[in-house]
Amino acid sequence: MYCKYRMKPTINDIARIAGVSKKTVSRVINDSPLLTGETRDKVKAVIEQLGYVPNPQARALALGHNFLIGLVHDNPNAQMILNMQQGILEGLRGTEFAMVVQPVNRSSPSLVEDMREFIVRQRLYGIVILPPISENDAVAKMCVEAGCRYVRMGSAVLDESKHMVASNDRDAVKEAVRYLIQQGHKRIAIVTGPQGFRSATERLAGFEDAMTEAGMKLPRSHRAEGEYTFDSGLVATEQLLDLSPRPTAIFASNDEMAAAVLYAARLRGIAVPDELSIVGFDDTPIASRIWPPLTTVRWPIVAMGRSAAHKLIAGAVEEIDLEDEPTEFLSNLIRRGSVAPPKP
Amino acid sequence: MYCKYRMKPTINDIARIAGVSKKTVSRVINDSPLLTGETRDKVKAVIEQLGYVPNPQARALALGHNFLIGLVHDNPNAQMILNMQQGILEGLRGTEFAMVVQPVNRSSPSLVEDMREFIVRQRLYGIVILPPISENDAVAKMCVEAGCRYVRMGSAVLDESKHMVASNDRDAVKEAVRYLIQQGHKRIAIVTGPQGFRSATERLAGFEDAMTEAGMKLPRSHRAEGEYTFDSGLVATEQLLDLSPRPTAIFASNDEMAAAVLYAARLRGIAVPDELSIVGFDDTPIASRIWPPLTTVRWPIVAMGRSAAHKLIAGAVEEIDLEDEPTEFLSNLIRRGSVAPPKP
DNA sequence: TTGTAAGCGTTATCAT
DNA sequence: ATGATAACGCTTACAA
Repeated sequence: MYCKYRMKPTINDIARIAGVSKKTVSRVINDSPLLTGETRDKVKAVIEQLGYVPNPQARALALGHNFLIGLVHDNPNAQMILNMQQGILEGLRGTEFAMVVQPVNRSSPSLVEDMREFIVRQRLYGIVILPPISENDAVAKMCVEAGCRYVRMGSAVLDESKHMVASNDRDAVKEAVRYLIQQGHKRIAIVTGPQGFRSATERLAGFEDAMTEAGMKLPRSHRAEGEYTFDSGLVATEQLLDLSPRPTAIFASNDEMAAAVLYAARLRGIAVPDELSIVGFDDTPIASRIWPPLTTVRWPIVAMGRSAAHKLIAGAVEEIDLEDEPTEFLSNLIRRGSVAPPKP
Repeated sequence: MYCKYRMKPTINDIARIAGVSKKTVSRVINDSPLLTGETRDKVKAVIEQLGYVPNPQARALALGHNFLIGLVHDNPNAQMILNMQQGILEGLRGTEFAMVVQPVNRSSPSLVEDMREFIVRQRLYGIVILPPISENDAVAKMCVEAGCRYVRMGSAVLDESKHMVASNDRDAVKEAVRYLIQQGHKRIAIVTGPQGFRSATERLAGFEDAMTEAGMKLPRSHRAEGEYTFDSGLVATEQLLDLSPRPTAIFASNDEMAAAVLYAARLRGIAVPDELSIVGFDDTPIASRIWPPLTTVRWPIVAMGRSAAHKLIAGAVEEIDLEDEPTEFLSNLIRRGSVAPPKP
């Protein structure tokens, strides 16, 4: 047997069989530039032949960090988180990195300490932080202190390029509302997200941009605050549908609340889209499953996840160049059946 | 400074300050029974004081495995995976274990090798396998070979108790269909899941159980095969709604397809629930967001995840007793607006 | 360009 | 009951 106990081969096995020292093998693994092409080829052949894979735990110990990327989130929009996971894993594919997931409670007073604990315990190489936690600068500061790379995901650029993947919610919503205006809507209302969410602010700003551009005003009454949940959307919608004259279109700041707008309209016998047009945000699966299917904003979460992962590991993986990774990502409006011109 | 460079304290710092050897500290950490209470207390005090946490990477190297639990899935449905993650993390809370997630492609010819690679690379302590991959016995065999603990999640008990957390889909569906029959339905159809999914088989069997119990037959025409996707549900439903006389109730083997049944009914102007009752399975968020809200089967995914995690780490964590962990989990029927007695 | 020795933080072995 | 010493697999000085 070429190595003890039929276990996975170690660096020692490779060194012995290739007739070189451990360190030489280590140099091959780490693509050191100081090697003869000949030596390199010889060692690589043995590595290939034995199917040798370096032990990440040993490397972790020697290097002082693990080959783990953390994903920290709260606010489970299930599909968003799963898409993000998919994107990160795509970004990590082919490397020795793995992804560990950690949900946290954003309103816990120990949030920052909980995250530090997570980072330090697992000696994470880097973490991806999802909104709304990503908007917390104290968290970013803690990451630096803890010696952990980080990338924040957000609805606007909040940090240096290497620490950020961002959508542009403001422009995306502006385009969506512009579309409603083009359809002839005059009384357009918004269900906003909760205060303290940057995405809520951005989306509202985009809404106002479009209105201003068209010389229209957003009366305070046409603005109802939700909390990104279905139930809060229901409550906010009631408020808007009580108005007289009623809005002919409602932009809801996420799909969950847009589904609530639709639900509330149905409860009152208001026809969608004939009597009320609805636009959502996220393009979650629910948007295309309900009737009528929802016009909504789709943002490239998977691509953002992939890029976030790349930004984190660019320093460790030769093939990845930080310069190639975008910081801002474009959303686009998905037009479906929930919007129509207002009936006079 | 009590330890070099203000770094996290190591076992050496604890040993030095407590005036004992490394090994003694190690014994305290691992709850060795051979210690004086006095020594133990002294060491524990120092650990407490310095906030010492053992380095998982070093332990991993010494022990030959990592403190990582893997979650392997092939994206059956986003909410289910996220609930499972939540459950596993609840089960891991307070321990030194973390969860790493790995999606795989169930139809890849290299599925088993891909999973082995994942396990060996990260030296996983154990993995949780989600359906339908969990139904593959070759995967379980590979885990044993690779020296990795595993727990399979499934819709029926497929393995020894310590390797299994299972729902009882057959009984759950039986109860659901029994409910339809009680409401007076005579022509009940089913949209099944895809062949090769154990859950599909179980749910169909439960359907047939209820029919048989009531002395009813399931004609071949009342059975349409879907693939657990919205689009396949649409196609299957078309088939069923073309029948004459039309079924008065349809059980869809998951919510995604139940949403499709509702959607297809709406396209044809068939009123739900007055002209058609619908029952789904999963109780995903979509079930309560659509109109009318969906009567469906809810299964305790979070609890199953927690238990799966506990079964994996029971040997490593004193507080957890394998005997306390259930293997079968009960589902229950959530009654909402999509079911009504048939109109004559 | 390559090799040697020491060390990363922990556990296992075998003394005492 | 406790401790010295050698692993675990790899990397980083520092030599050669």
